[in-house]
Amino acid sequence: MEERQARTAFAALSQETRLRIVRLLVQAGPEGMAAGAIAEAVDVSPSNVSFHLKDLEHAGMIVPRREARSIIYSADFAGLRDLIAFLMKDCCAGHPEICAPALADAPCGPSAKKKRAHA
Amino acid sequence: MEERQARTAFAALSQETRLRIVRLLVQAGPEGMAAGAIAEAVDVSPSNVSFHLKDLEHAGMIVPRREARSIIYSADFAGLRDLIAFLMKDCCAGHPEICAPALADAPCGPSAKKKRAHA
DNA sequence: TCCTCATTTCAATGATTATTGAATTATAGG
DNA sequence: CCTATAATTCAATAATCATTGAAATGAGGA
Repeated sequence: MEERQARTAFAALSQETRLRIVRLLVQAGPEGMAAGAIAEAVDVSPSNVSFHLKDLEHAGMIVPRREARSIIYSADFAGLRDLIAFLMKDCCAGHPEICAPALADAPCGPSAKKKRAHA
Repeated sequence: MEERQARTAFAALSQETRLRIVRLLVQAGPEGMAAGAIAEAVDVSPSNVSFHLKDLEHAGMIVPRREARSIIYSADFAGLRDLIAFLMKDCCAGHPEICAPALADAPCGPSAKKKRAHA
């Protein structure tokens, strides 16, 4: 991943509505959600959600597919992984054992949030 | 981590100079770098690097410590982990096995970028 | 074909944010 | 105590971005 694309992705995630959309779709999984349902879920106007969906798509965070009259969006898990990898690349000058303990149980999972209880 | 703080963090990472600073410090490891050295490395004015360092500190991405006349900044690895965890929380509605393969070897490491060669 | 629904595009407005250079604070050494 | 160095603060300017409502597109069903 290039720096430019990573910045676009982080900028996309820095906006309230867009971050909510991405988390909504991360939690929804590969099944995804229709644009209209997303608009309702995050409570913004159709035109506004469309604006943000385009931005997220351009940033490589979500992918669209057509299904009947609706357009279904789902999280781009490969894009998310690439973004995280870019941020952490060459961590600790090639000695990941230094920061690995701090990152170990970060990604994914129901309660990834407070996993380091016993550590 | 709260949504508000996550947005602040992503906004911090979305700016060219700040993203370079964070990656510089991620690669530098716990040792960190002095503000002046960072300014030189990313080629911006002292006042401007100070502005961005404050923003990154406020976003929980870096931490400062004083050492003689200099202020040494290093990456906040716990903060980075929390941010990633927030983004991926409750992935696939509690079924991380769905997206885990896509995220498996993302974090950390010398070539985290293209690690899934053999899978 | 005609009509309807879902989504997108467009132009205008208001609000944030980065950058610059000068002035200021704070630390350490002579 | 005085000087030099390191970093930060401040005010002003320029640039970027989100939001709104109306109009347009495009796919499907009657």
